[in-house]
Amino acid sequence: MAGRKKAGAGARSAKQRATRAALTHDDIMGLAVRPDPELRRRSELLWEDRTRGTRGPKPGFAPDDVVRAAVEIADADGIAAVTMHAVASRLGFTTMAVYRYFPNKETLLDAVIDAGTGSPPPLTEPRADWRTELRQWAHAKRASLCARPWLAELPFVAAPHGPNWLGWLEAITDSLARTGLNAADIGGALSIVDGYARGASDTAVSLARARARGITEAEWAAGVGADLGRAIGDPRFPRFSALITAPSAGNPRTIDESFDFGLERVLDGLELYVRSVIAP
Amino acid sequence: MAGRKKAGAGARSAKQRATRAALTHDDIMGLAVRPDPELRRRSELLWEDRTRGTRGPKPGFAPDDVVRAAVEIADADGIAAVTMHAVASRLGFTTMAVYRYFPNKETLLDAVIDAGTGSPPPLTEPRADWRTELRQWAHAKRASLCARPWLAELPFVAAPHGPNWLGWLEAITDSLARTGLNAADIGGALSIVDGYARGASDTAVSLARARARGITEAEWAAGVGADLGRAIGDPRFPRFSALITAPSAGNPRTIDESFDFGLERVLDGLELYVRSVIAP
DNA sequence: TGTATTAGTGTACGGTGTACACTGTACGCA
DNA sequence: TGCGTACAGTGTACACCGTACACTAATACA
Repeated sequence: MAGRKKAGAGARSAKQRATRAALTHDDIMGLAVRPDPELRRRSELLWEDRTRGTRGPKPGFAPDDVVRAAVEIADADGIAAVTMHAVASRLGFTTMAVYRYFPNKETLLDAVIDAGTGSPPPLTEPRADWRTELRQWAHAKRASLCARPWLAELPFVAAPHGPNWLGWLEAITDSLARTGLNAADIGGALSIVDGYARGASDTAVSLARARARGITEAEWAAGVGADLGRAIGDPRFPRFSALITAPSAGNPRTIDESFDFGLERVLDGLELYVRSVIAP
Repeated sequence: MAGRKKAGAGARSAKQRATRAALTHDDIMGLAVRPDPELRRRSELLWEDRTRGTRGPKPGFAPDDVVRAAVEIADADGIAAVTMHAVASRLGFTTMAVYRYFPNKETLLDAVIDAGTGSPPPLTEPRADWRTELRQWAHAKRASLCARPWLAELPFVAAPHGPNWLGWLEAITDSLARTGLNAADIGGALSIVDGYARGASDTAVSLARARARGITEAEWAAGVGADLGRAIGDPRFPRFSALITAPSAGNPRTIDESFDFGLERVLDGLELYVRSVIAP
C-alpha cells in the first residue's frame, strides 16, 4: 500500500542493493530479495517528499519546523526532553498535530538525527592532498558529534541514512578517490576513517555531554579519573592500574592531541597501503 | 538555561587535561576538584557492595538475578523490552521489589551494560606477539558487540565503567605493554584500537540486530543497499554513487573481510610508530 | 454551490518509571 | 521467651509518555 506509486523507485531497484562495507555485484545489480521491511519503511519516510494535496486548510507549519523545534529542544535539554508534547507546544500546537507530519516518534527522530548530523564542510579549492583532506574530514566529523552531544544518547544504528549522512559519505569518497584506489579499497578505507573518527570521538563527546549539563572539564576529568581509578589496587587490573598511575602519564596528551595522534597512525597505515598498491 | 556559564572551561590549566587515554597522576589521586556528581553516584552504585544486614526477611533474590533477568529479556526481545515490570515478573516478583536492589532503572542499566559486555577471552600462554594479540582483542570485541546487539541500542557513553569493561582495558593494556611504548603512547594506542574496533563494528552490529529481528542477511543487505542506493542518480552524491555502482565493486569484501582489512591498516600504522620509537 | 479533502483539536487508553504507605518476616537483644 | 527493629516485598497512586480515534473547521475543486 505505501509507496505503490513509486514507479521510479521500482525501476531503479536493480541498482539499489548495496552495503557500505561490502557490495557484491549481485547486490547492486539486484535480485529478488525483499529488503528488510522496517528499514525500507523508515528510509522511505525519511526521504519522502512531504508535499500534500492542495485541498483543505493551510498548514500552520511544515515538517522542517518540527525537526527544527526538536533539535532546539535537544540542544537545550538533551534528547530526553524531546517529547511529542514538547515539540508541538514549542510550535504552538497540540501534541497530535505533529502526527500530521510524522507517523510516529521514531520517524521524527530519524529526521532529527539527520538534521543534527548537519552537512560536512565543503571541500575547498584548490584541493589539498588526500591525507590532508581526510584529516580535515575526521576533525569535522568529530566536531560535529561534539556540537550535538545528544546524538550520542541515541542508538548508533547506521540506518536509515538521510541526505546529510550521505553528504558526509560523498565528501570522504571524493577525497579518497584521489588516492587512486579501486572502489572496493575506497570502501574499506572509508570504513577505517569513519570507524576511527566515530569510535575515538567517544571521549570528547562524553566531555561535551558533561559540559551541556554544566559540568566543567576539570570536574568531568576528576569523575572519569575516579571511575577508572577503581582499577588501582584491584588485583584483577594490574597492568591497567600501572598504566594510569605511571609517572610518564604525567606528560599526557590532551583529548584533542590524543585523537590526532591516533588519526595520524591510522592515516599512516592507509598511506602505507596506498603506496604499496599504487606505486609498485 | 541549562548549565551555568562555563567559567572554568576557557582557562584550562595543564592539570585539568585528562582523557581516558591520558590521566595525570593528580587526576587519578584526584583531589582538588570535585568529580562530576552524577558520574560519581552512578559509578559508586555500579561498584557498590550490595550485601545487606542480617536482620529481616531473607531476600527472595539477589542483584545478580535482576541483572541476569534483564540480560535475558534483552537477548530475547531487545532492550526496549527491558521494563522494570518485565524484569520483576520474570523473577516472579512485583515491579517495586526491584527497587530494593537498584534505586532506579538507569542504575540497573549500568549494570546490565557491564554484564552484557562480558569478559574478554583470556590471553593464552605462550603469549603471541603484540600485533597478533591486538588482532585477537579487536576480533573478540567485535564478536562481543555482535553477540549482544542490543548494546548498540543504548547510548554509547563511556562511563561509568564496570569491572567487565575494565577487564577489556586490562587485556589490551597487557598486550600493548609488549610494544615497549611508554604509558602515554600505550594510552594513545589503546584509543586507536578500541576506537576502530567499536566504530567499525557498526555494520556487523547492524546486521546482528536485524538478525535478531528475524531478518536474513540477504534481506538486510538489500535494505541497506536500497537505503544507500538513494544516492544513485542524485546530483548531490556523484562520487558516492559512482563508488557503489562501480564494477570493481563486483569483487567486494565481505563484512568480516572489510573489518579485517581496516584492522590491518590500523595495526600497520601502529607498528610503524612502534618501530620508529623503539628501534631507532 | 456543494463536497471531498485536509489541518488541527479533544479525549481516552494502555504502558512507563517511581514515590510512598503498608504488611509481614526474622534476627538480636531483653 | 518475647519484643523491638530492620528489612523484603506488596499495593496503590501519580505524572507522563506515545498514540488511536472521533471530531470540528477550513479550503479548493466539481
